[in-house]
This record gives sequence, structure tokens and C-alpha cells, in this order.
Amino acid sequence: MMSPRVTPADRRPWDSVREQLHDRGLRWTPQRRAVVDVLATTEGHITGSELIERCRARETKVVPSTVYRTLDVLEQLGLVRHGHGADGREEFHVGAAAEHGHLHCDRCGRHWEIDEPRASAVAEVFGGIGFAVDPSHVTIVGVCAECRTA
Amino acid sequence: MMSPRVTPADRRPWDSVREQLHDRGLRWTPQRRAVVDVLATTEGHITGSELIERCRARETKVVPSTVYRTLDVLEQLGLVRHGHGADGREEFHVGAAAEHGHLHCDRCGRHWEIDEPRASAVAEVFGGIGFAVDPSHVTIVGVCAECRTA
DNA sequence: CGCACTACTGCAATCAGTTGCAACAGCGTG
DNA sequence: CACGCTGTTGCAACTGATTGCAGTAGTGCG
Repeated sequence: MMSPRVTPADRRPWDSVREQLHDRGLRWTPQRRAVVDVLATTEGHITGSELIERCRARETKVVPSTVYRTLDVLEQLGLVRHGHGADGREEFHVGAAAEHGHLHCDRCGRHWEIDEPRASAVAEVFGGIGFAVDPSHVTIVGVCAECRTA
Repeated sequence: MMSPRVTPADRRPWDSVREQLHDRGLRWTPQRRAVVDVLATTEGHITGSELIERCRARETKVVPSTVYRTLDVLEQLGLVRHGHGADGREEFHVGAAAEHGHLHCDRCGRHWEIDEPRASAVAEVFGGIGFAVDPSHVTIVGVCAECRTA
């Protein structure tokens, strides 16, 4: 099956942000463009403050509250998902990373994505009691293999 | 060996805090007493700011930084564990609640403890790749049975 | 009992994130 | 192409949490 698992819409979801906003009666502004530009060139994770900094580096004038409010909107459109790192700070998951939960090592601070079979396994554990796990919002903390042997 | 699974130290861990501190060369101060007093009468969860407020209500003069620093110390003694609620704010788990992970419903905001068999099941999922899950630090987000049918 | 060592506290500054509000500016209309 | 509706921005104030630092005060020792 050569069926592409990734459709164009999945690959370039950012291209249509403007239209998606329009469709909901929302507006396309320079500030939102700055945020989207940064996100479009980000794969994986980015924290709120990091995003703000990168927007500012892009000359566009943005203020934190605007960035956070824009992120709320983008999350409603399903373009990003937010979670909280091990230290509780906000962390936005972009692209493929938005689909998976994460494993966080308490010792070295690194993190990994939870792959599909394991995500399903976790979901199954709680499916029995009727609880539908949101796989993208799961962060499991522990100690990674390397740190354990070290 | 009828080894009791719960020793007196487990049941009343707060009684010996002072000694535990002493053993590590740490000190017993009015502020720490206030924090411990509040925690000793708390079962389950408490947020940082809630704890501060309750300490202040106890007449003792405490300042936020001291409370948070005291919590760090108590966490090192294993008397509390901290996690982060769905909104990322700090949440301290006290007593029995410190032992379990939590299930959080994104819709109604309620949460439940993850029971032993299920905690083990989750741990097992990642044991295969050498990752040792810290069961007390797990918070799984999703939608609970009630909200799903509603 | 009083001294000294050093852990601990309080303060003030700072960071991350949120919110209310008045002014601003997309963008559809006429 | 100007107008105006209403979504959006920036500001300022605020909450929760953290940190550096100077002064304070537990605690062991003589």
C-alpha cells in the first residue's frame, strides 16, 4: 500500500490558516502572521516564551498576550496543542509532535515521543473504565534507560 | 515475619519530620511547622497558593518563597510529591494521594487516582524500552465515562 | 549560658502567563 | 473608496512561582 499517510493538508496546514480564520469570521493580522510563520518553521516543541522571542526577532511587533491569545485560536483550529513540561511550563506541540504523548526523563530532562503501539496500550488500560485517554496530552515522567544504568 | 505493610512511620509521617530534618542537618522553624501542620491535616491535593493561604490563616508569618522552599525540602524527604494540574499549576500530593498517578477529565475537570493494577499496566508498557515510569508523577488527560455519554 | 556556624527567612526583583479595557484596524458593504 | 461593525491589539495590573542576597535565628559546642 503506497497510500500516502500524509495528505497535502497535513503537510502544509499553515498555508490555509488565513482561510480557516476567515471561515470562522476571524482576522488575519500581521501579529498572527508572525506567530504562524514561526510555528510553520518549527517541528516538535516550543515554549511560549521561546515563541515570543522568535516572533520578536522577526521584526514584527508582538506582545506576549497577543501571542498567547493567538495560540489559543490556533489550538482551536487544531494546528497546535499545548501541554505542560515537567516543570509545569507551557509547551506547544507542533506538527507531528502534536499527535503524540511524551516520555520525560526526570534525571536528564530529555524527552521522547510515545509511539503508536504504546499509546494505544496506555489508552487500553483506561478504556476498560470508560475513560478516553487523549494521547496527545499525555506526559509520562520517569527515568530513562540510560540514566538508570548510569 | 508478619511484617506490617504500614509502619507507624508511614501512618504518621508528620510526627517525625523534625527528627528527619535534624538527621540531615536541617532545622525546625516556626515557618516549617506551619507548613507541616497544614499538610498534616490535608489529605489528597493542595495547590501552592492554597497552602500559603492556609498557613497565613494560622497566624504564623510566612512568605511564599519560604513555603515553596519548604515544600522542596519535604519532597526530598518523600513526604509530599508535586505535580502539575491540567492548567500547569503546581499541585502537591499528600498522604496516600502521593503514591498514585491521576486521571484528569478535560471536560468536567474532575480527577481520580490511578489504582495499582492500572499503574502497573502503564509501567509495563514502557518497561520494555527500559524506561522506569514514576507512577506518582503520571497525570493522564482525557474524557471520563460520564462526560462521554453526556 | 552564651558563642559561632550556617541553614533559613524575608525582601525585592524577575519570569511565565492571564485578564480587563480602551483604542485600533481588518474587511465586508454600500 | 470611505464607513462602520466587531474582532484584535497593547497596555497595565495581577497571579503563581522562582531566585539572589543580606540579615536572622536554630542548634551544637565549649
